[in-house]
Amino acid sequence: MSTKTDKLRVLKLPTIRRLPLYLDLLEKHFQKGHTTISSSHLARHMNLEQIVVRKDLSITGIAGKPRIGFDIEELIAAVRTFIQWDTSQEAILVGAGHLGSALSRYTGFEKMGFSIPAAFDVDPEILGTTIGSTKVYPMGEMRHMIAENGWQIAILCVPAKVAQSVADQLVAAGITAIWNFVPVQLQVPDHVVVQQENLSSGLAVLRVKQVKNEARKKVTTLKTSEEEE
Amino acid sequence: MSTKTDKLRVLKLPTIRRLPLYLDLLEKHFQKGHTTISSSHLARHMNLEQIVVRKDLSITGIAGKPRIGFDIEELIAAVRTFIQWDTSQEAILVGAGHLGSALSRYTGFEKMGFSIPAAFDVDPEILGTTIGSTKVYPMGEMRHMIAENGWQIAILCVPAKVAQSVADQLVAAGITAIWNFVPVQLQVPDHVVVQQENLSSGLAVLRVKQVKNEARKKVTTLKTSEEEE
DNA sequence: TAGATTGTTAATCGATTAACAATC
DNA sequence: TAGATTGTTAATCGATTAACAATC
Repeated sequence: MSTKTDKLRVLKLPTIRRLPLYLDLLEKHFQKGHTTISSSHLARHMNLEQIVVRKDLSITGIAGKPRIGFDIEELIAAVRTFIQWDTSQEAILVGAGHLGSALSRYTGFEKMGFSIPAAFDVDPEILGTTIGSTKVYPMGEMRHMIAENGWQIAILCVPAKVAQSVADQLVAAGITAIWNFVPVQLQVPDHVVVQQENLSSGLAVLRVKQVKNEARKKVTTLKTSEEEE
Repeated sequence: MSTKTDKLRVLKLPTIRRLPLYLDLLEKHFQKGHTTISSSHLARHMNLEQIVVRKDLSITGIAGKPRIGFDIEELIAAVRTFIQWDTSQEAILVGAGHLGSALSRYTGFEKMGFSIPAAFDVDPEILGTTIGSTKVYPMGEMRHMIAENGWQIAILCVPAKVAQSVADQLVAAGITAIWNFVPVQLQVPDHVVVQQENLSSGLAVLRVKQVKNEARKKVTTLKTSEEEE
């Protein structure tokens, strides 16, 4: 009803997903010595239309200059602020198996203001070890360590069967954001947000795109009769 | 212009992304001994509205029965056909670092009709080793092995700096679908499809959701004056 | 100045949601 | 039969695209 709550409702997910990709290009361009960049330049390198870029960037509130484009430094700062990468955050990893440990070793998180100081697992083999800069603790210590350190974000990489019960423990311990790599739809209370990552969705899209593209090729190259059916 | 090409244009990405998630629930439900399932049941377990489920499932062409729902086996078969999981496909892994090897070890690919018989890398340390059931070969052998085996799909997990040049090699060797985990926008010819996975996009969405949710909580609990601005 | 590029307003498109008749 | 659930048609909503005036 109010303008305030209305603003909160609108998330513009597609734009938010693209912002980190712009950021990456902006930083590369800045490192090459440029200080400004146009929306058409960004569009070209991201296979987008320039109007998409202009609309996306307008969300940051930064104004460009006609004939010149946007100030790169200004834009970088605004994008980073918008997606919260200007404030560093600690996240915990829950489940330090193959995928989990690959994620904790990912070096890209650093520039996203994201670090993973602790991981929790049940496997006695890996307890006490260190993955990159992440130390592995037993699940039993998870609850009090979350409370003590005030951690808000958890990366979930446990087996599917235990995902919901682990999520319940995380919520009970005070976690308010779960980045979920387990293909299970978590049930969480309103004050907790979940970002679901699904490998299977990506693969389904890839396959469907592939067959559609093959079909398209056939149609355009063979120019078969277009009136059948 | 023609009905045929029109059909090809429409991809319904959001629906396709959800289909594997339905499939998972359908299989679980079937294993529990059920033979039918209603759209409201699926909706409840996926945190969706039942109308979304009905619309999504209609893409498969399977008709449900009023009062009863859908035949699970029939629906499973139709979904699997739609997303091409009924025909088994071999994909190659290019770049067998932490993320790449975690992916090749992922056991879920099997039921997606997806296997990864070969990986290619430059690291002499891992050449000749086996990750799960994936054997690691030198990059130099990639081209002729792709041609010999007729592989169509590649999973790209190489360092960002070489991603484009490796993609060029893949395309030259005959690959028509690239599942790209490298945060680089690949330039590929029309006959090649790319499915881009971006960790950074997911993290941006998680963070923005989190702050929006905190703001929402404040608004609803404190009931501050709604007319400011 | 002329022209490239911006920001804004309107139009289109696709996805979601609502309404409701059909049917087992 | 009554009622739950489906499939379809229409309405709404949000995102993309187009058009164009503003400006450096």
